[in-house]
Amino acid sequence: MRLVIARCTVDYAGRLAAHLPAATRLIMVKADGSVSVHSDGKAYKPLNWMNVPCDLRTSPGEWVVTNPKGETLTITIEEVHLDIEHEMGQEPGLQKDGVEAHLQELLAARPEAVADGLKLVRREYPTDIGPVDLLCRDANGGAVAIEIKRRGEIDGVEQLARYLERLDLDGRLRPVRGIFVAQQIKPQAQVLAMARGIKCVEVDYDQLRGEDTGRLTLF
Amino acid sequence: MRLVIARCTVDYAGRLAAHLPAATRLIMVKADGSVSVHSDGKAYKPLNWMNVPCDLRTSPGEWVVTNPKGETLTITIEEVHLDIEHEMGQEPGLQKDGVEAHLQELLAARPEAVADGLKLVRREYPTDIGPVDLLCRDANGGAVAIEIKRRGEIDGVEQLARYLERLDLDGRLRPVRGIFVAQQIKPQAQVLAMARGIKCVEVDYDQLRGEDTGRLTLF
DNA sequence: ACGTTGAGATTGCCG
DNA sequence: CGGCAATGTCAACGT
Repeated sequence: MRLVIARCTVDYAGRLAAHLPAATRLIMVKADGSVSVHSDGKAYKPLNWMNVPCDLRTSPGEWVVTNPKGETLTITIEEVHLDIEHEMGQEPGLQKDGVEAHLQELLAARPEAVADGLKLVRREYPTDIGPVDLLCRDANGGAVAIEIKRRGEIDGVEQLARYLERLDLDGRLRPVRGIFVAQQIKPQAQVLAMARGIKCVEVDYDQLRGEDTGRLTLF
Repeated sequence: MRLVIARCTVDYAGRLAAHLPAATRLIMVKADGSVSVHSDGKAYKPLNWMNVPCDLRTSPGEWVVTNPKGETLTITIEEVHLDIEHEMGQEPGLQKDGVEAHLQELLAARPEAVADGLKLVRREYPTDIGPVDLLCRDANGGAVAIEIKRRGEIDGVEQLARYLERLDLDGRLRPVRGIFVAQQIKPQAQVLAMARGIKCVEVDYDQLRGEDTGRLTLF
């Protein structure tokens, strides 16, 4: 990784046009070739950047980064305050726990946590516009489509409504009920769900994980 | 700005839980107090971070960053390879050109670029579920609602459809036609728009800006 | 390669 | 402060 602190101006031309007047900034060049320009605020996003794949050509006063899409990032360097290079070695990678996929796993194992009597038919049940998170049958044998989100917002309700439209075309499933499940569901999403005839259920991830005694592995 | 290169492990506990095994990484502490941990890849996003507002407490082998929401970022430092501090001074800020707001300005000034005979009634015409980008009248006096996106996707069509539903409740406007305008409209969005009776129009930003001879200021 | 979806999305705006 | 929409969203995954 190369770190340069320099007084510079920056111009980006690509999906939009952007310009940075002269000031002192950090320029970071990573081993993968990506370049980013940071100010001393606006954490954590750089002011300008170019992602891999890209090509960096440096001359004394000007760095030009181009990518195959024809976008360019031009850094005009007026004065260099620091210029160091450091080997970072291998990155073992980030381990995560608690994302939507885990919530889906837990609910697939215990659909009765959403509503009494539910039995799982299939996870990621396919429709021609994408897969429904869970397809279940209720105690009466009725089909139930479940969309799971970490946070329930209006888009998620629309998404489930589209799936329901499609599933209802299948005579073996019709009529299909919809349940929108999330750790937290925003009021607007609840209102829209109500209007679409979709039930809302809020679940607690930590509680679910606790009840799922089979897999208590957190790292 | 403080830059530290060190062999470290990192743990984040908050909206999810995440862990980074020991490796050499860059730790960036900005003047606003934000902290980010970068590897030598994965441009340009840090592996872990904590945004302002947050509080950083450093002891020789362990840095703990907390925020008011109760999230914590713990950096355990095994070996320091570099530790520098540098004053960056004032950041003048980023100037952008070519975002959706500009496209809306240009089309508000020349609605006939969308369809012949259109006259603007109002930009950001309010409905009870949010403002429509442009409300126009066509040559026959019929109301036309226009939703503008930089890139036209399925969500934008749904959004316009919701607005049309609302506008059609207003006797002074009914019936309201919908036009979905973007620089590029994805095929799926076109199909959905067709099904909803919404017309699609693709426009060219550079051409629009060129024809708008009044404001040729690009920086 | 393309499309879809999730993300600790972030960020800015407006109520 | 909360809801909403844009973002050069990015990045992962499935077809």
